[in-house]
Amino acid sequence: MSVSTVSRVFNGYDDVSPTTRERVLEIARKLDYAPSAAARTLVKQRSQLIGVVLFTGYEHPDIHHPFFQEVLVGLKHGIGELGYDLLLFATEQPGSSRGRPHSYLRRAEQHRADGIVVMGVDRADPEVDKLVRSDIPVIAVDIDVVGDHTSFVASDNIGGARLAVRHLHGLGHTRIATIAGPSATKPGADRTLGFRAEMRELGLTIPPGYEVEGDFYPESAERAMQSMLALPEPPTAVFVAADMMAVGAIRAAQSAGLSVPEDLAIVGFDDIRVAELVSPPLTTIRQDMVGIGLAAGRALVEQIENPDVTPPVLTLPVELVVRESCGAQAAALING
Amino acid sequence: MSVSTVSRVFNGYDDVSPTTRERVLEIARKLDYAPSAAARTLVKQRSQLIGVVLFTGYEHPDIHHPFFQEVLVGLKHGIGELGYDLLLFATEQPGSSRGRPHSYLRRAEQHRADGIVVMGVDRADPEVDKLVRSDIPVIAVDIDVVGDHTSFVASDNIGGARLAVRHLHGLGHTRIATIAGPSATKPGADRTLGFRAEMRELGLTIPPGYEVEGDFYPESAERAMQSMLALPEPPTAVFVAADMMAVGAIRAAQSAGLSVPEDLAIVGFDDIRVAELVSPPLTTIRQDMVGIGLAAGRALVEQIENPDVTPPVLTLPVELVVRESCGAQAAALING
DNA sequence: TCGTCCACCGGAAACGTTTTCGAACCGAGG
DNA sequence: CCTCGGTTCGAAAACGTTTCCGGTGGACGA
Repeated sequence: MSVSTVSRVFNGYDDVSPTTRERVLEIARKLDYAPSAAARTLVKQRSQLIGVVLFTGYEHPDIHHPFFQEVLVGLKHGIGELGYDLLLFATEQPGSSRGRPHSYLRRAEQHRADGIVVMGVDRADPEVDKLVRSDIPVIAVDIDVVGDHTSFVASDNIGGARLAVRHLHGLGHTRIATIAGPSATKPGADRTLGFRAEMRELGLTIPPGYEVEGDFYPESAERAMQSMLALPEPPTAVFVAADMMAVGAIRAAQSAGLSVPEDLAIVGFDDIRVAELVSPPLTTIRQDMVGIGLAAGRALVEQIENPDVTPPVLTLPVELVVRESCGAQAAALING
Repeated sequence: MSVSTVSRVFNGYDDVSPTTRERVLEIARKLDYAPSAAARTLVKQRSQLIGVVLFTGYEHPDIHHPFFQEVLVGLKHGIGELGYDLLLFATEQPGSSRGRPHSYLRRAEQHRADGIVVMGVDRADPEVDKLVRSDIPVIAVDIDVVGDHTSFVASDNIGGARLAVRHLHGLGHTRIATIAGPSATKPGADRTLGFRAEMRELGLTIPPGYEVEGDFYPESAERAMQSMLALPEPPTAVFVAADMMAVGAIRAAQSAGLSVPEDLAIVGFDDIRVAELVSPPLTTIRQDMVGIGLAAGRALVEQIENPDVTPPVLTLPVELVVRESCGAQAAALING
């Protein structure tokens, strides 16, 4: 039988008789034949592959951060349902590669990736702009890029931050501070935006020293907490823009002899796994990280399969989950 | 100029004059041309891609577990240095795929992956045997498979377990129990092997009920701990075969009114991130998860690039890191 | 009996490389 | 002037698909 016939049965075309279809399938099973993705890619100019660029700097390499891990899980499932696979570009130290193009875009178009999701890279990275200027669909996670075939998905960071301070205020706090994320990142910036907005709306002032920036990792928050505790009028509550930093903040408070939440209330952001395991268990704003990955994947495939509609920016809802680091249970116990 | 000339300059052959090489490079830059990976794969029969199959069952989907995340990081760097990229097969619920082959092997050979690393799948999975019977290089992580072009890498789980009970015994404990990992997994089995070996060598007996099996996740360990606490003579120390389970064990002990380590000493295994964040901070056996990934990647590429040598099985060293869950500091304080 | 249409299938071009083979050219040596 | 070796380059086959186009055969109506 001819190659075209085989191709037809494997692609599910209907103009092939049931008997020959069976015969082809039979023989294919016997030889355990699998069609070559490379050849198919070559002629169809589509690879059914989604490129993933993921990079968070050298000191905290890649997907070490739980956020990206969870997103990756969601992404994998999201695109998997739709018939795509993931192409994870191996980030390398500059210069250490075996003479491969360093540019992600370059790598992606070499492999003819049908779309790209980018996360963990700096918004200012020239690679990002190269990506959006290219004509391949791109979905970013937590990076504020939009374009003709480019969009991004993120949690409702502003709303989440407002939720956090409203909760703290509801517990009676007025001296509320924040340990912010890097203002160069979208979530970092938005969470302090939300913090400020809610403080203003509540009529609260933000004294100097009540807003210090960390880098999303515990050590930076430890230092930040120490500096706040050294203030003449230290805060009684702090909104920490990431759980990872919150554990650093708690550690600093505790080793300064304070007890959380009695002396200092803390609410975090993310609801990563450790949040419920630290002591005290963290009150935090949960974002659906797997959901972000899922949404990113589905949005990307949507964009791939009809490229003419410009993709919407997706923002996912967050929710407050109260545990013990804010003193809400204690308050509830007393009051009710 | 001809295609062959272009090919020659891009592959670094020397039989092309410096002037034409420059001209080609110049024009390529102007058109920003990137050679097609698909076409190259088609003719060279190599894709420079490493397939990753990763699956841990439906209730704990995929790379949710920190172990695999860390391994993936190492893997990515290991193969990245050597000029390969990662192809992450999107695991899907059975039946939900858009008519794609369900077999990993099938998917791998479709994409012409040069090698495969497999982890998180059950040793009894028929896919695993299909993989080792195929003629494509395979490295497994924590799965006991060997073959002509197949091997695996794992930590020294036996040695680690011995380290743990020796440490507990050195602290004066004699009633030592274990919450084991699934005996169907290599690390689960080996860690209880090590536990038993060291107990025997120390002349300690293992009473009935002192060895109960969990599934590497906290809830199972919580139940296991409760059952041990209900014993007529409960243990004074327990070696928990995974940190994730150790936090469950601690939780169970604490909510039974016991204090760790005063009433019950615990040592874990893995040294995942949460280990130092729980309270009390976990004494545990550290395995180098990123290192496992690195080793797996390098071994796989080695196997790809000279397929005639049969690959060695790699076992990586572990180390005891003592924190507070075993009472060692307290002991040290008193004694010294 | 003959033309027509439809269901089914094969031929062949195209996709973009790598690689082998041989051709053209140039300088040098006889 | 002819031959020879070496350098540099082009032609063409091959890789394994998809897709378009055309061809065959049978059924069917006229």
